[in-house]
Amino acid sequence: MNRQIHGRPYQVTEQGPLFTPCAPHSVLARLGDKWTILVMSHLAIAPGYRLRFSALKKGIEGITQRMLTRTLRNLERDGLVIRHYFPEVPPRVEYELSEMGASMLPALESFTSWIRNNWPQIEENRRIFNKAQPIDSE
Amino acid sequence: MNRQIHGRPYQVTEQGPLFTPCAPHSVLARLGDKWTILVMSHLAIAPGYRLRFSALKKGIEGITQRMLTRTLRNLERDGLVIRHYFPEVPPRVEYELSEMGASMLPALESFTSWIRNNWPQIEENRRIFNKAQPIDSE
DNA sequence: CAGGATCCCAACTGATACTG
DNA sequence: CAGTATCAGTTGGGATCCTG
Repeated sequence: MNRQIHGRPYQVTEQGPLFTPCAPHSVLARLGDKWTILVMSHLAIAPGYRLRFSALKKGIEGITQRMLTRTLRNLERDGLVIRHYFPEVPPRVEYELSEMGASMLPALESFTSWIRNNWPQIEENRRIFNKAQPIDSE
Repeated sequence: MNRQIHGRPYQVTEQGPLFTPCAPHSVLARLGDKWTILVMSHLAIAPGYRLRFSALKKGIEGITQRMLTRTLRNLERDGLVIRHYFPEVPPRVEYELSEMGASMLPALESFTSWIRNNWPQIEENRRIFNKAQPIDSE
């Protein structure tokens, strides 16, 4: 019998439910990488959900040209961001949240809202855990 | 001036908003790793949000003992999962979603719901993108 | 049964230099 | 300006073997 939770199908077997790796992970893995959420957030508050490359680079502290390019390529590849190239001299490139990218914002906000509310406790838990287990401290 | 989006504070400067890396990433990074969502999902549908180590291992296809242990330690460290150790022979260990862990489920579900709805389009976008740019295909 | 210790490889990330 | 190319360091993940 096939059921789903968290967008993840699982088989109900005699030994219990059996999960197999699937779609949601490959999206969460993208959002979980170092810069993606920062880029998404920055576009989310931009007029028209749109910014040029240099504006993103200036607005995100510590990101390198290479990592910004890679992050944007990944988002473009998934169709969350649209790349607008203007063949001028010097060149100008703007990045815009796609309709699908913008449609993710409410769900993302509800989730990050949970994180915001629970972050102090998580931080405290980590501190306590690290004190008890001085190995593997971050 | 300080504002927030997606749980992420940013400075409104004369050159525009400036984001700095912070809390939400370290939570999303955890959920984005290879096995965490699978473990959370499995506990979410278990009676009492509780399962023993061997049950988790059997239910998650392909996970190794080492990675299951590491994933559970990380969740325990954040306080999302509680470890119950029974000093029997042979030993028995059960893992249970904490109150905070369970409180995450609705938000997580709303987000994975978005993924579920949009996954077909994302998959299609990746396929098209890879055809246009045969390099860097996954 | 649950997990610790080791070794190894692949992927992510960063720094730097170069280019249309 | 907006990239690409290259190299190096670090981390994630898997395979295997060992133990209370």
